[in-house]
Amino acid sequence: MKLQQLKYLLAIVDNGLNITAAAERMYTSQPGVSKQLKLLEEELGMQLFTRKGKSLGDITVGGLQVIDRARIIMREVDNIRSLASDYYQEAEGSLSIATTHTQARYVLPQIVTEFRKRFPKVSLNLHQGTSEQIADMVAANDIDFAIATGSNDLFENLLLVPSYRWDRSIVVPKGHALTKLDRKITLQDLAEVPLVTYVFSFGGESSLKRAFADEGLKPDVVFTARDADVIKTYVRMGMGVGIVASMAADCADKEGLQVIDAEGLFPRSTTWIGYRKNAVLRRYMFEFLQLVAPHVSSQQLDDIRRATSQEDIDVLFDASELPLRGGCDEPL
Amino acid sequence: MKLQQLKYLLAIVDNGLNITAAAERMYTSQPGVSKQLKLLEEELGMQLFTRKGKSLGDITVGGLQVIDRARIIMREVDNIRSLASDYYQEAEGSLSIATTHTQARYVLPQIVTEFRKRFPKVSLNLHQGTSEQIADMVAANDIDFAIATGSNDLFENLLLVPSYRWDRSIVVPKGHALTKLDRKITLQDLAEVPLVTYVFSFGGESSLKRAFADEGLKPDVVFTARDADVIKTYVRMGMGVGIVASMAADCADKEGLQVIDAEGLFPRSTTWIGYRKNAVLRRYMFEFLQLVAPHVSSQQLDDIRRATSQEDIDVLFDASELPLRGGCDEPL
DNA sequence: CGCGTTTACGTCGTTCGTAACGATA
DNA sequence: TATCGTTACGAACGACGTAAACGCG
Repeated sequence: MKLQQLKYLLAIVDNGLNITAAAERMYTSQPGVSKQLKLLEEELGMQLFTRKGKSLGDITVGGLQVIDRARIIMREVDNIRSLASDYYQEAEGSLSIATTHTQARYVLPQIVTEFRKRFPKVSLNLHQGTSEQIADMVAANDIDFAIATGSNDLFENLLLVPSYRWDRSIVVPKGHALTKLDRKITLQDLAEVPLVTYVFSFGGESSLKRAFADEGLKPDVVFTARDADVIKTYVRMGMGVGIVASMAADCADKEGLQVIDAEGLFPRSTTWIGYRKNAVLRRYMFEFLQLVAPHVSSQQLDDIRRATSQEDIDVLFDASELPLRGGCDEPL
Repeated sequence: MKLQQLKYLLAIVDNGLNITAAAERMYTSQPGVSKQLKLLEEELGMQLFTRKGKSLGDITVGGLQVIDRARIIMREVDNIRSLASDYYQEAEGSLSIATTHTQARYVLPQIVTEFRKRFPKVSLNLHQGTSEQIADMVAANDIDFAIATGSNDLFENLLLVPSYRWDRSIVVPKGHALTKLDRKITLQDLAEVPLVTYVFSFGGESSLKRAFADEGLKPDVVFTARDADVIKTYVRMGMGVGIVASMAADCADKEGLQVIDAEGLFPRSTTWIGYRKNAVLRRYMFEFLQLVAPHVSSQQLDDIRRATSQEDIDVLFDASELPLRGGCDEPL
C-alpha cells in the first residue's frame, strides 16, 4: 500500500469515479492512475469499485470503508506537512476562508488588513456563499476556516468557536415616518410597514420570523436579498423598511439612509469561526482566529488547540461575555 | 512522504532511537532506514531527532507531533488491511489476547474451545500478566483484546465492554472449622483467621481490604499470590483460609478443599473485554467478543461496532443485567 | 465512432543491500 | 576498538508516460 495509491483512490472518488478526470486533477497520466488502483485492489484482495464493462460502476460496501480510512490517512499526512511548514516557514502559506457576505464585507476587512500586516507572505483566499454553500466548501475540503452565523447543525464536522454577537438594525430612507416616533420602535410598528430583509436560510434568519410570530404578528416581507448592500439599495428606492445586521447598518447614514436601533426586538445572533476537527492549524491560522474572536485569551487558545470535540470548546465560553459588534468599519 | 518512511520513523522511536535495532526489526538494512529518515526530515524541512554526534539524541518537540500523526496513519493502514482481509479471508488471521491468570485458566478455556471450533484457521496468542503488564502490552500495540477486572483507569485508550460479574468464594481445607458454622459466614469470622488471597494490584483487589475496613475490621493476610492455583495450594497446606474468585474456587472440591459461599460479603467484580479505540475488528474478533460477553445482542454488537468513546458503550449495558459467573469449567 | 479503461513497453528515478568510511565513548 | 550512523555504488524494482488495443453505448 502506498500513499499515492490512497491519494489516487480519493481522487477517483472525488471525481465521480472517472479515472481520466482524476488523473488530470493529479497532473499525471490516466493509465498510471488506473494501474495504481488495480494494484491497490490486488494487494487488498478486494474490489473497491464495481465495474460496468470497463468503466467504474459504483463504490463497493468494502470500498466505502477503505475510502473513509484513506481520508483519515490523507488528512493526517496533510497535518504532518502543516506541522512541518510551521517549523521552517512560519509566516508563509495560504489561508482559505469561506464566509457570508455580511462578514466578508463588513467585518473581515479590518481583520484581513491587520492579518496581512503580520503575515504579508500568507496568501488569502476568500470564498463567499450561503451557509449551505459554505458547508459544501468545507466538505470539499479546501477550506481552513468557515465563518458564519447560526445553522450549527450544518457544520457538525467543524469545531466552532463563538466569536461575537450582533443585533439587527432597522434602516429607512432619511426622514421616514418611523424616525419620528417619540418612543422606542416595536415589532408592531414593523409589522405595519413593508419589510426588506435577508433571505430566510435554513438555520439562521427564521429567528426573525419567529420574533414576529411570538407576538402574534405577521411581517409583510416584500423583498429579500442575500446581502445588505442590495437590501439598502432597495430601501433607498423606497421599497420598504430594511432589517439588516447592525454591522452593515451603521454605514447607512453615508448613503442617504437613517438607522433605527432595534436592540431587544430580535434575538441576538452569534457568529462563529469554525475549522475542521482533527486539522492541525498553522500558527498564523491561530492568529487569524484570534483576530476574529479577540476575546479568546491565550489560555483559551491553548485549550482550543487541544480540543477534539465541540463540548471541549463550548465549556470555554459564556455567551454573555462575547463581544458585541456594531458599527461598520469600526474596530472592536 | 512515503508510508515506509513513517513506518521506519516509528520503528526507530519504538526501538529507543536506535536505527540499527529498528532496521533489524523491519528486516531491512540499516543504511536504508537511515537514509529514509534523512529523506523524510529533508522533505519536511525539520529535524525529528536531535543528534549527539552521529547518534540520535532525543525526539524534538516537532518530532513528537509528527510521530503522533504517523501513529494514526499506520493505525489506519492496519485498519484498511484488516477490512480487506475480512473480505477475502474471513476465517483466517490471528488473535492476540492479553489477560490475567484467572481468566486464562478458568474462563477462557471453554471460550477458546468454542472459538477454535468456529475458526480453526485463526491462530491464537494468549499473553498473561498483571493489569499493569496488560496495559503495557496494549500500549506496545500488538494486542487485539485485553480481558481484565477493574482498574479501568489503566486502560483509557481502550473501549471496554463489560462481560460478566463474579463473586469471591472462600476456600478451606476439608473439615475446617468455618465449614461447621450453623449460620452464614461473616467478615468478622474471616478477620479472625489467617487469610491467603490475591496480591493487591492497583485498581482491583483493594476492594477486599475496603470491605473489611468498612466494618472496622483488619484482615490478617498472611500470604498473597497472583494466581488462584497457588493460593489453593497454600490453603491445602494449612497456611490459612483462601479468598479467590468463584470461578477458581468451585473446582476446589476435587482437590481436598471445601468451598464456602461468600456471596454478599465482598463487592461484586466486573470483568470486561477491551480493544483499542479506532481499531477495526475483524469478523472473527467480534465473534470472540460475543463469546466472552454472551449477553451482548446482535443489536448491541452493532452499536459497539459504531462506538467511538467509552460512553457510547456504557449506555448499552446495565450492570445488574450482566451474567454472573460461578463454577469452574461450567459453561454459561 | 467517441469515450473511457486496460495492456504493452521503454525510460527514468528510487530503493535496497553490500561495502567502505566516520565519529563517538 | 566496539558501536552506531552516514556515504558510495551497482543491481533490481517500480512508477510514469506514450502508444495502441479493447469494450461499451
